[in-house]
Amino acid sequence: MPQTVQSSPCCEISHTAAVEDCLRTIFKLAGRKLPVTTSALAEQLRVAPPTVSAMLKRLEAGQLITRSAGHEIRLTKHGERHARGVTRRHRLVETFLVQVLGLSWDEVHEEADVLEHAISERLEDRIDGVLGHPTHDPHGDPIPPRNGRHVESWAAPLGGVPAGSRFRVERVADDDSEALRYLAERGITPGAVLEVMNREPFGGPVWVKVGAKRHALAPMLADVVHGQVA
Amino acid sequence: MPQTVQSSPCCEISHTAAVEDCLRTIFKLAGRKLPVTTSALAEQLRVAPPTVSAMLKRLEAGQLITRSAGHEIRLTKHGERHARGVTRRHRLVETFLVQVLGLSWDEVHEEADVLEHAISERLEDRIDGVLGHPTHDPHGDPIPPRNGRHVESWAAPLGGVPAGSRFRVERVADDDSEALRYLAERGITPGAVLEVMNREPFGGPVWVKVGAKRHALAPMLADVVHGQVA
DNA sequence: CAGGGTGATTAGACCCAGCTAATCTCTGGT
DNA sequence: ACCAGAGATTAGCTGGGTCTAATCACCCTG
Repeated sequence: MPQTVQSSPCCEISHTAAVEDCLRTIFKLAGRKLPVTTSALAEQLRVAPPTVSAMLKRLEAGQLITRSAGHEIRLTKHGERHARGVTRRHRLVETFLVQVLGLSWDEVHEEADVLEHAISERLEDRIDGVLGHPTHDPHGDPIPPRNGRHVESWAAPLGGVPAGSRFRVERVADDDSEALRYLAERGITPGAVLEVMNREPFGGPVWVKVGAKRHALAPMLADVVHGQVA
Repeated sequence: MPQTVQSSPCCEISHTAAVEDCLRTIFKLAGRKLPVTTSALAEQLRVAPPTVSAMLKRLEAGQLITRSAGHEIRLTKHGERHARGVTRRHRLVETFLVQVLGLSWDEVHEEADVLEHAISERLEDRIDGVLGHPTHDPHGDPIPPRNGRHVESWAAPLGGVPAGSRFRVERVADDDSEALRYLAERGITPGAVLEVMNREPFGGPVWVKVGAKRHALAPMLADVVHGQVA
C-alpha cells in the first residue's frame, strides 16, 4: 500500500499523499472561484485526466467530495476539513522554510509540496509555535487556523486596476517560481505599494512604478498579483 | 507509481520511501555488526518477510545490494552511498527537531523516519548549516558527512563493563522511545559519566550511580547504552 | 539417514497510482 | 436535426508495496 500519510480516525479512505494533494488542489481552485473540473485538476496535479477520474471516485466513495448532476465537484465538511489541514501545513511549512531556514519565497513551494505530507500534528504545532502563530505565508496566503473559521479571500488582481491608482499588494500566487523571482527582484511582494501607470493595448504590459522605478509587467504577471486599491 | 522520493541520476531503481527505509536499515544492522537477514529486516521494518524478499530482489536488480551464495546481504558502493545519504538525513533531522523545534530525544525518531524521505538536498544543506554542521545527533550517533569517510563505530555496551568502572556514555540506541525517556529521566544521555557498581546475577539489573543517585538498570537497557570505560 | 524445525522464497491476491487508447456524453453550430 | 469536438470516463495495462498461505532448502538431531 502506498504509505498512508496521516492516521485520521474518521473516514474509510487512506490519506495518501496523492489524496491530500488532490484535496488541497480542489480547495485552491474553489478558493479562487475557478471551475473545479477533472481537466483543471489534472493540469494542476500534473497527471493525466483518467488518474484524476479514478481519484475522484475514491474521494467520493470516502465521502470527501460530492458530485452533483452537473458534475460539479464540492468538498464535503469532512473533505474541507482535511483540505484545510493540508493547506495549513503547506503554508506553515512555506513560512518556516523562509523564516527559519532562509530559503527564498520562490523556492519553498515545491519543498512544501512534499513536506506537507510528512509532518505530524505535533510538528505542525511546534512549527506554528516557533513562528509565533503566523496568519499569512510569504506569498500573502492566509494560513487556516487549526480550528475555527477561515476565508480564502482573493482580492482584485493588479491586471484589472484602473490607471492612476495606488495599489497595495496583498497576495501573489505561488505557482510559478520564475515569476516569483522576477517579481521579488522588482520589489513586488506582499505589503509593497505600487503606482499603476497605464496599460498598453492589444494585450500589452501594465506599467507600474515601485519606488522610483518603472516596470512593464506582462499581463500574465499582472494577474498573479492581487491586492487592494489604496 | 508510489512517489519517488529522490531523483538520483544513477541507477535503474526508483528511490521510494520503502527502498530508502530498507537501505538505511541494512546499513544500521551492518553498522552494529548484526546479521543482515530477511527476517531481521522484516522485524526492523515491521513488514512481513515476503515483503522484504521482494524488496531485496528489486534492490539486487538495481545494483544496490549483492547476495553471495550464503545469502549474505551486502550493500554495493552505490547502495552504501544511498544508505549513508538517508542515514545522514535521518540524523540531521533528529538533531534539527531537538535543537530548533524543541522536541525531546524520544520523540524524534518516528518523525525523522518520515521526514528523511521528504527533504531535498537543498534542505539537507540548509539544515546542516543552521545547525553548524553537527557531527552527532541527540542519541550520539555520528552524522555521515555528505562526502568523505564515515565510520559507524559502536563502543562497548554498558552491560559488559566490569563493576567498579567509570563509564562515559557515548551513544544510546534510538529504537525505543520508552527506554529513551526512562534513561533521560535518570540522566543517562550521551556525555554523562556513570559509575558502574555491580551486576545482579541471574539476568538481574546492573547497578549504576549517576551523580548521587543509584539506579538499577534492566539488562535490556544496559545493552542499548554504549560508551567507553573512562 | 530420516524427520523436524527454521528461515527464505514462491504463489496468489489486493490496493493505490500512474499511463494510453477507446468510448461515451453533451453541447453548440450549421 | 445532425454532426463535430471537448471533456469525462471506462478499459486495460504496468508496477510498487503489502499481505497470507504454501512450499522449498538446509541444517541439526536422533
